[in-house]
Amino acid sequence: MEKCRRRSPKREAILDCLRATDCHPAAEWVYAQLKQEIPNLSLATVYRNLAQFRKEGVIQTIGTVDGEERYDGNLTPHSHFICCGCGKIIDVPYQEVSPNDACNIGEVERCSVTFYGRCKECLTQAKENQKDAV
Amino acid sequence: MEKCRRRSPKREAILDCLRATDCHPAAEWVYAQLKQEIPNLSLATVYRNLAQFRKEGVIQTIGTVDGEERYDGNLTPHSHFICCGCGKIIDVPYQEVSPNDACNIGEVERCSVTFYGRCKECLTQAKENQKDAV
DNA sequence: TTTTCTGCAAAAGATTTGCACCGAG
DNA sequence: CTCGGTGCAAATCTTTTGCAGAAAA
Repeated sequence: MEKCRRRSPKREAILDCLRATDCHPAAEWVYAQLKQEIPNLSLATVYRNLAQFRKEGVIQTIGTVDGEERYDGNLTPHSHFICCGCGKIIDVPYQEVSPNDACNIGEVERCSVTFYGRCKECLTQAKENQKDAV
Repeated sequence: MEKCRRRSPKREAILDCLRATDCHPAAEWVYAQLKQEIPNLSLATVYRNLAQFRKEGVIQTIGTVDGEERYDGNLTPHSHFICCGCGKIIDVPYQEVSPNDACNIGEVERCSVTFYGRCKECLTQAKENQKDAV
């Protein structure tokens, strides 16, 4: 009863774009990148395909940063560092977390470890600003 | 240079409401609860105060579930289980994660561990539906 | 009186959807 | 020819904001 998927250059471009970057972009970013090569691309198409990829488990979402959902084409086990200053998302080596604690609650399918803080660039910039202020 | 805070019954009600529940609600839920006792409460006020509490570090946000930001008045170290079926968020005992892996990236302020899966209720219901289908 | 808080309505912004047409198979 | 894919524009929906009046201090 499922629809069968047809090949679509645009869909492939979207997936390739996501896999080729490690910046964990929002839909808008993917759109902006591809718009250059594919001028008649529509933002709705990007959203539709990202949603579909996620449903298929081909990509994952990291969460919402500054109101925008961020996507990740890398399914290798890894964690993320999210900078509260600039919204940058950086990969962090995976750290084992056992789902034992959650087993009596239901069926754990996935576990995500996320660090929040300030990236080096934002820390440096904060210092600069401090100097300027004095 | 910061504004000083005045006492406001509505603000206190919002914080009390959040602290009194363990359902990790969205702004809309808090509003619906309080609207009963405080008929002239405005949704904007709920949003404004939740945002302020978060900025002050009095409450925390867990993330976006089904397009709604979810809030948590419990600042005790703990993790969360998010059910992809019904969107329920359940507390899970804290599991230590060292931020070492992220230290060369910036300054880690906070770390969150989140489990995703299906809660017991949703698993049971899935089985029911399966039976019905046969 | 002065400054903060709030209701209301409008605005903003991200994501989704309806629909007609295009295109793969 | 048949359906899936897409562009476009409108619709949705959550969250934010401008403003005038209400409420603290």
